[in-house]
Amino acid sequence: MTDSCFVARLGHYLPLSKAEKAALGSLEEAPEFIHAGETLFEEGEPADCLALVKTGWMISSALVEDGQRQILRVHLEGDFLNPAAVAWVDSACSVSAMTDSVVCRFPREALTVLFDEHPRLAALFFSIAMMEAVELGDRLKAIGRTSGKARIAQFFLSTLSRQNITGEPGSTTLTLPMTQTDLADAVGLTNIHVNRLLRELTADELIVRSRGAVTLPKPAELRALAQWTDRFERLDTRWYPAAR
Amino acid sequence: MTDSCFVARLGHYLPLSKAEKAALGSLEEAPEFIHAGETLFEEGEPADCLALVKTGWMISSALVEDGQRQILRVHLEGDFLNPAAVAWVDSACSVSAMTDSVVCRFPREALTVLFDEHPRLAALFFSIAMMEAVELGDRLKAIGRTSGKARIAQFFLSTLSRQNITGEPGSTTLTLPMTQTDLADAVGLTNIHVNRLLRELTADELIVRSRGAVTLPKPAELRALAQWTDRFERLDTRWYPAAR
DNA sequence: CGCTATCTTGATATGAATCAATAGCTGTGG
DNA sequence: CCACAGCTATTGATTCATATCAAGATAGCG
Repeated sequence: MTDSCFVARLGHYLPLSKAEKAALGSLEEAPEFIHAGETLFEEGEPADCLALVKTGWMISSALVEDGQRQILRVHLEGDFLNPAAVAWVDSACSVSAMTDSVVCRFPREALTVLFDEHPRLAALFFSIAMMEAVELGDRLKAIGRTSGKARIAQFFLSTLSRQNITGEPGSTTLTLPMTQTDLADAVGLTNIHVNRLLRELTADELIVRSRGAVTLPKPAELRALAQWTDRFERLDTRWYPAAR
Repeated sequence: MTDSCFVARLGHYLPLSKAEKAALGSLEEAPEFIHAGETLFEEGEPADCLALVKTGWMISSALVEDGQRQILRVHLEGDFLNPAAVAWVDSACSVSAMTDSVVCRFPREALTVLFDEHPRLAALFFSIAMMEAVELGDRLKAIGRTSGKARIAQFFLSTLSRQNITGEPGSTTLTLPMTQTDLADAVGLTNIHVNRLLRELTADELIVRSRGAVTLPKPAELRALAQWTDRFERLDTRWYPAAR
């Protein structure tokens, strides 16, 4: 059996034991196809399970009363969906597919065994949750304190870095199956302003746009503009308990 | 021995076993006094330990190149500091004291034992990390998509709710040992604009200000303004492994 | 009793939102 | 293969929330 993308994602940070891989396998028993545009979890609805992304591009988002939307996070291959289910039965945000996707739902109870019998995986899950929390903090800082251009640059850099973990390392081209309106909802601007900033970034030759993809030809300059730190490339696992 | 505030905080969500309390005790062996204004962890500096707040009011913040600051999180009694140390040796943000405080540092390795021998505590830590991540998402939504007034209201409501977990439940008065400039750095505005919005909120009788404290006389109206959901009051622990 | 930080107020500037059209693309059915 | 429908992207004109600049006014605090 070849490793699933989830095992590949975790294996990026830590070589996994046979028993650990087997335990993770139990989370991926129910692959489920989702069409682009469909919603897997609805904000506020009860949902006592989490899920994993096997393939596809998904987003978590939350609505504001006046109809506006904030995209909280992009989910790529090997990511957890609805991790908040460990803390509440009602979903904290909506999760929907930007492309046709395959996901595996699993009940919270699957984690019971996992935490009990595989403390090292629990530590790894905890670390990944912390990475995501820190990245959320970076985005909070960007939206609270930097220009629209810097926010867009940060979004591109961060998404590319995460794509490269399970994709080909070092790629400078980012798959981006979202409209300018979606991007605006991710960075806290309007679609119109995003359009203007994208054209400026293009004119500055910091990005090259094409159908559903963006290339970042000058990553160093873009990093300087966004003041971006890669949170996903490495993980310090030295304190972890022994594998079982 | 009476329960520490940390045990009290965790016990708010889950009755803890003797062995679990003892294990948590090992995290609180080194109380350390910190003066208001001092910094415990510096953004970007190596720090291979986490810490707990025993008493006091602390903040995590990150700087932007041009000198601006974003306050990422307020830390109250029983909170973790620098949890990102589980993932990296370099601090992701600065942690400093707003009031005189007492904290307990502990090495990451203390978690090794804890994850190995107390899976239920690992699950609880994981859940608390998810609560904080979801709250960060709420703030991201607020800063990205709501008015300055709503952001301030949200900040007050959230901080009050967390204060009431270890303080007296149901209180409507919030300790707020921060200047208007600090508050501005928390909600992504300028001190001047925050000043104007605070006076408007006061004029609307949605808040009452006094020395280092704010009272929220009409919590329901404030919640409507902020579209705020309490993420901290309860936690679904039914899936947790058995206590050891 | 002055020093310094904090708070307050006013005038002006600006990044981004809103309003309003138009143009371009994509898929679909005839 | 064309025509139409409906998104998506682009552009311009105008408005608005918030930032910036510039002074005072208060108030702790040594």
